[in-house]
Amino acid sequence: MHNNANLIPFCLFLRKNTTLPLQGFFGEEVVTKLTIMEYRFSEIETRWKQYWEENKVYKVSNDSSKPKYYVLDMFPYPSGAGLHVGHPLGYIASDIYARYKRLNGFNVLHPMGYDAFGLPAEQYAIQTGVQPAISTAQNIARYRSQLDNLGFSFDWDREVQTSNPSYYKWTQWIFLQLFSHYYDTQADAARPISALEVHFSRHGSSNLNAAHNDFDAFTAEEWQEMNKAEKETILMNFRLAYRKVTYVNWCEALGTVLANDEVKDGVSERGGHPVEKKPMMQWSLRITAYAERLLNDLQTLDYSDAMKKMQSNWIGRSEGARMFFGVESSDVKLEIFTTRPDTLFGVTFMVLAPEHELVASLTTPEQESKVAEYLTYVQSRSERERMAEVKEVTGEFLGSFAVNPFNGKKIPIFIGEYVLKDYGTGAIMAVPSDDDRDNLFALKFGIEIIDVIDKSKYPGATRNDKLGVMINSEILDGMEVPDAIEFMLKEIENKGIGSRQVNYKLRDAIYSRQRYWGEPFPIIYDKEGIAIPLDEKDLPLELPVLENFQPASGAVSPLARAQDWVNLPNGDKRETDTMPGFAGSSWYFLRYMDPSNDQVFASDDALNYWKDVDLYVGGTEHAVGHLMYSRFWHKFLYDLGKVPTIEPYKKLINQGMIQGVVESVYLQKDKIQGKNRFISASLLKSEEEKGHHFTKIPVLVDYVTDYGNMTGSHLSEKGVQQFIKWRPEFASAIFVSEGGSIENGIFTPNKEDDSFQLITYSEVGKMSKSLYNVINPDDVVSKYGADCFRMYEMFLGPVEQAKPWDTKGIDGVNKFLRKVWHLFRDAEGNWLLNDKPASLEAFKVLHTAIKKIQDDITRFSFNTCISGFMIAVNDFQKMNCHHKEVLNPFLILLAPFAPFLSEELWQQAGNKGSIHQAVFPVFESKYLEESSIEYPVSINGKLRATLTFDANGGEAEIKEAVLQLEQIKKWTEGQTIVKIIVVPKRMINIVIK
RNA sequence: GCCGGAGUGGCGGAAUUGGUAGACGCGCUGGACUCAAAAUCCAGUAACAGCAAUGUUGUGCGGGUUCGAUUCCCGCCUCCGGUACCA
Repeated sequence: MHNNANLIPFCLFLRKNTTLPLQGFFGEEVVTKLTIMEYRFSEIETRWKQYWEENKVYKVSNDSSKPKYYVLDMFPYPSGAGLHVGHPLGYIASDIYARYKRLNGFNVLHPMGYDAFGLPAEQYAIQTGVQPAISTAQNIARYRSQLDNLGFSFDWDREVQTSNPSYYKWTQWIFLQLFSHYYDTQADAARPISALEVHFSRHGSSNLNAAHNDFDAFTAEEWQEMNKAEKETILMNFRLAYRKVTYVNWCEALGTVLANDEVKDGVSERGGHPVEKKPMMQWSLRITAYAERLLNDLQTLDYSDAMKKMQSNWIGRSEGARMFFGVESSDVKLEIFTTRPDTLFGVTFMVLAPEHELVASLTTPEQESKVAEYLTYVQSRSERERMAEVKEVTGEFLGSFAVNPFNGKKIPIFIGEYVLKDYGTGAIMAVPSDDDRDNLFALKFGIEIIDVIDKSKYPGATRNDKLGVMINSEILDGMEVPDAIEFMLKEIENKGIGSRQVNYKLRDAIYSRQRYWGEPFPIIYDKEGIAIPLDEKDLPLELPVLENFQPASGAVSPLARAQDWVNLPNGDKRETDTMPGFAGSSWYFLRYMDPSNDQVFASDDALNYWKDVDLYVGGTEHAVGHLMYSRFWHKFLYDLGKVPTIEPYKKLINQGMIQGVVESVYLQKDKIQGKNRFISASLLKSEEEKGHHFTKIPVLVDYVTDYGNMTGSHLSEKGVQQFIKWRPEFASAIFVSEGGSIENGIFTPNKEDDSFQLITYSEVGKMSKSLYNVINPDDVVSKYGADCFRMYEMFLGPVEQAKPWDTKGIDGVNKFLRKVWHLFRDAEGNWLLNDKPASLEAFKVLHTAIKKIQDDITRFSFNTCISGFMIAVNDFQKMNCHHKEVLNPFLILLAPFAPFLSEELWQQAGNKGSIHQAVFPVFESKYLEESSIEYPVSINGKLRATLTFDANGGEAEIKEAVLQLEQIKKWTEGQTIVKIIVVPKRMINIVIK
């Protein structure tokens, strides 16, 4: 609409018969003059972009006397699709905030980089053979130009890319630190593994305070006699990065293992492929050691309550008892975890996870075949099936009996799918009276149910609530549930059959991926299979270039093919798995502080100056993945004394997703005489009544004409032609609208005057290539300019809120920016700047705006902030006010290319130096002070009048004045005034009877 | 199921501490300028009744507290997000 090519003839036409003399029409001079008059954003933006780059306007120094402020965006994964309009939402918000802080005298670190390792680049390589390094570099270049188009104030000299060896050198380095440390549960900190070796050689495995996997106890003497391999095996159970056979989420389609947060609803988050549980030898990170700190320190953070809740649910702390049940005529002790020791007298059976290691030994000969059958059934089921049929209880009796340690009762032992191998001990005591699942199980297998809690005192309490009075429980009878829990915990410890235990849902993070495009592990295996860390001086261990990216068979990384790389001259072999996506992103914010340091990941000076991220902006989808991992790594680095703060991100804002509008046409599922048939959405109901079924086919929004006021869109005849061109498989389809149908491109109307309008179905959904609703910010920018795009995205609604992209309102913002431009230009396009002091009224408008903009930015409310800006400009325009005082740098926060400003105008207005050194204007309340204030006066809540009172009058004075007023006397005549409520500067209410 | 969040005009949304509900923008209606259109400017725009002044109703539904409730409390409904055999 406003690109230059169209503008010149348009302007000529515009002025043709109005103010210009006819002979000037085609003259050079007139054309030039006319074009100056328009707000030509692309010219302005290009000029500023160049200026910013040449002068490194946004370069930040680590050496400053100013206070620091760190504004961080979650860095993007540079996918082949490029940025869509949803991505910049958070970047725009954080950019406004960063600029605001800069104008307020802070030294602001506001960097950007790329999370460049990951699956899509590798999948692309598998399909096309293009090296991931090359496609990633191309994608990054595209992202960069898209970002540059939007006018962000990033310091690009600090850019990081996680796939760059100079970056992942330090990712590998941190891994080595995790490998060489264990978690001291007494000191509540990570400690060098060497300290543990000293302990072992003195005390063996007794008196240990260390987070660990299961291992067999040993004495100091035994330790000293162990060979290196045996010692390493023991130590592996303590390292914060350790290798172990674990039940992992194996995704066959992706050929790799996935972390818990990468699996959603039983399928992979990327690609939606099925996932199965499989025991595999994997590297893991002992994040569970930090569970308590990750949970407790949430309190110190300025995150939304929802975010904190999500994280604490994911950590899933529960308190209870770990205790042993004996098994009848056997030495086996069955260990269980329960949060309800109060219900011990209601236990009528035990359930083990099917994978539990005691299953075989507890199975009696007569039950053997049945158990085997059940195990086969369990193995045949995918994760997805298991999750889908939650209500269905399955299980099998093992034939053995456990013994209740409190009353000696015989309890049958079952296995069942609903008990999970990797939570608690993988075994439970089942109390059918007070647990829904146990109850279902008991009903299905006809097991006794003993009521142990009388809930009659608590109407509405469910089976799972910890409420009621104990019954049928011998020593506990008559106690309230919480007291009984406490009592039994003590009893269990007294009897020596168990102890208090805190359990977490959080699992250790699986850290191996059988993929190519990730950080190689700095680990070598010797002939005995002992994992040996690389020396720090040998980092980075660079990823070798591969020709073939196909996943290798047998759950091995494609890296195994790089024989030269894998096999070392002395016969040792390198680890061939790579690190997961979250490795590089767990610490990138630290690298920005000192991005090119090759001695340390960041210097102490840099770390001590920047400390932590003051404001972090990003999507909620990272709530339990990235955020948890990076908090964990940060705490670990803190334990090592490498970072000065216990938390990485002080304040977190989650921007909402920008969704797309998905327009679809209804396609009949069953073909009629071999032909596809599309119908208008308006006909859907009647067609369905005829017994037809339909499916939705997304159509390109460009083909869809908006009805304007009405909801819904439609395909015209032309739209159908375009649709067919784009989907040739539907060339011979029939398109049925209310007015008639199209077949083979020919429209047959029902009646003479009927037109063709195929109503589409529109809904809000993801912005995605496959739904043909992706909107590229570049297109919006070339049409309206970056300032307009940025302001419009902010104006759309609260940053935190999800909303569909809709260009309907963008004209309002565009109009506004042109208005601002014209505020400082005369009819000839010359600068318009009044030197005389502005009126008090203008100052009032200005300071109202300053206050509002300041308040709104502080509370991250950019939509209302822009409203305030708009009001001010409208007022200035009405006052015809072009005074220099009005020219304030707060404008460039919201529209950084500031079409209405320029360096020279800024200086003409009497300012020294560059506009980029401007400071945010100081709000002066004196301009808003009133000598008198208008009060709405209500009687019994009903608005009666607006009366003016002295602004300096106190409440008592106003009350007095109200009573003296003739009008009031008239209105309240014959009634008793109960009281007068004066809300200062707001309203007056008189209560009468 | 459980845990969060939200529900306000034709639409996006505002109301910061309980104080004139609907700011700002879109859309729509009318007007000015124009032979005309576009652009721009002005006015109107929650619903209902009325020529109007004005009145009545109104923030998902039902109740409550209060002089006064979009805001606080109790009970429902709907939508969105997270999570799910977690013992």
